[in-house]
Amino acid sequence: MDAFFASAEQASKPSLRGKAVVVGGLGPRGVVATASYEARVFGVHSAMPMAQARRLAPNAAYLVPRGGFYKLISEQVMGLLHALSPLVEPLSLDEAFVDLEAGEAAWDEASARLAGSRLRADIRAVTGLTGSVGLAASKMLAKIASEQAKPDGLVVIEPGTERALLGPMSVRTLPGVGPATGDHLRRTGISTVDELAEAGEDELVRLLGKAHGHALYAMAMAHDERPVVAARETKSVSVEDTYDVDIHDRVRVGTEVQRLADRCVRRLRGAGLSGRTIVLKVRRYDFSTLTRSETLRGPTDDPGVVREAAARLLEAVDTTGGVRLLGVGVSGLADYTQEDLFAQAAGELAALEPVEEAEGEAVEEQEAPAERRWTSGHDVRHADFGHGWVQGSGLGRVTVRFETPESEQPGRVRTFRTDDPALEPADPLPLVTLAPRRPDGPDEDSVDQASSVPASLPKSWSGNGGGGATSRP
DNA sequence: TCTGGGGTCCTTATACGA
DNA sequence: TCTGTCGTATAAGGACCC
Repeated sequence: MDAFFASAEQASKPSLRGKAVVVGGLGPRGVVATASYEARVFGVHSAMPMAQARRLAPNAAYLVPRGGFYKLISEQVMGLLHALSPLVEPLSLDEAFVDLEAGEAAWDEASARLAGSRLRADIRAVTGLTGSVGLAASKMLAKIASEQAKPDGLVVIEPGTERALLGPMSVRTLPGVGPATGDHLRRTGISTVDELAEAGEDELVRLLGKAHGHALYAMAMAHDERPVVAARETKSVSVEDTYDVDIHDRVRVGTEVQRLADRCVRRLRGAGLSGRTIVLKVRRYDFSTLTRSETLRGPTDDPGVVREAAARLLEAVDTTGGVRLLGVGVSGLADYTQEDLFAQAAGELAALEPVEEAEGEAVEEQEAPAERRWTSGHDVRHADFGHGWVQGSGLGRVTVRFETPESEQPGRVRTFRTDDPALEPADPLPLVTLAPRRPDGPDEDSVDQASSVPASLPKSWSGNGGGGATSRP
């Protein structure tokens, strides 16, 4: 699903369809998470500072991400993938590898194509969004194929054609080659995959180090045997905040670190985990970033312990000049705690109190909304006008556009007082009302293809290692 | 008005016990 | 006993990905 966040917002808000939509942080230091294709025309792309995006596309709609909403859609899509194969490896909310052979959903090019087409049709039927599919014999190639397929397409890389296809492409096409490695290689006179292969394995190892060098050479030769791995274990849990203005006050830095430690522990416990290594992250006024870490004797999920460790780590950091970001993380994870291993003294339970407290206030721990806050883009319901979403608010007023995913036309806009009792926050509506299950005729192929309507999204299929994409039931 | 947030993996340096 | 080496942890930083 590319432009996933933006597409989901457009599906949810008919007045935004066909318009430039930018989803990301709206604060002075926000960056773009996703730009709709209409916004990309203006040069807006993900990871770009919001301020720059606003200069390029001043008339676009700017929205904050609604993670929970996207997660629901993601779960629907992942469900469809699991119906194809038990081997599904999610890369993010909107992307996953599927081993079609393992699921016996495909065994040759034709069957893979069919499975891909049906999947795309199903995604559209169930979510109202479009997805792209890349089909190939390995994860790397499936990923590249899916990039080529988007928006709203399907691309197959046939076995035997890989080298010729990859050769002229930029090294940046390969997964793992980012700006730094790309520059490094270019300065050495290597800018295409062919040149990478010509350089030879030894040279690449010399240039980029062992792991990267070997991996990259293999990729350049179109060798990629990595299996599709379902469910990888979490290795670390962290939270971080970038502040709208740098914090200079040392005391305030300390209290922020404590809050972050609590938030981190809440997440840790929510996942049923504990950890041994506490990491403090500080980004200074000049964007230089440093981390300090400390490893305990055993894993903990005790907020007091994490707070204290974070505070100790902070002591070793010079914050003069101000900090723009603070973060606290825990790694070295386990699913038990050191405390579990010993008899629990009653006193230790008392030590856990602070977190309970924290959990209470937590979640929406913003300053207690003496006045209700209406977040742009979020859904609301009005007693008289029905379902809508917040277009903007300020000065005691909130502007709402009343429309639902089903609305054919852009909805009417009305403004209310922020304390209007008839107005209340609402959950997002499903993008598709009741996905009509297709009458299960034996064969519904012709269903697919049909170059349906809009946007985007990628799913990758990857055959498993071995090579032959197809073959071998 | 530059540059988010949540992760993963790799590299290098250093400490330490066998 | 001294010294070098090896393997493993730990710590810090960087690159990369979505």
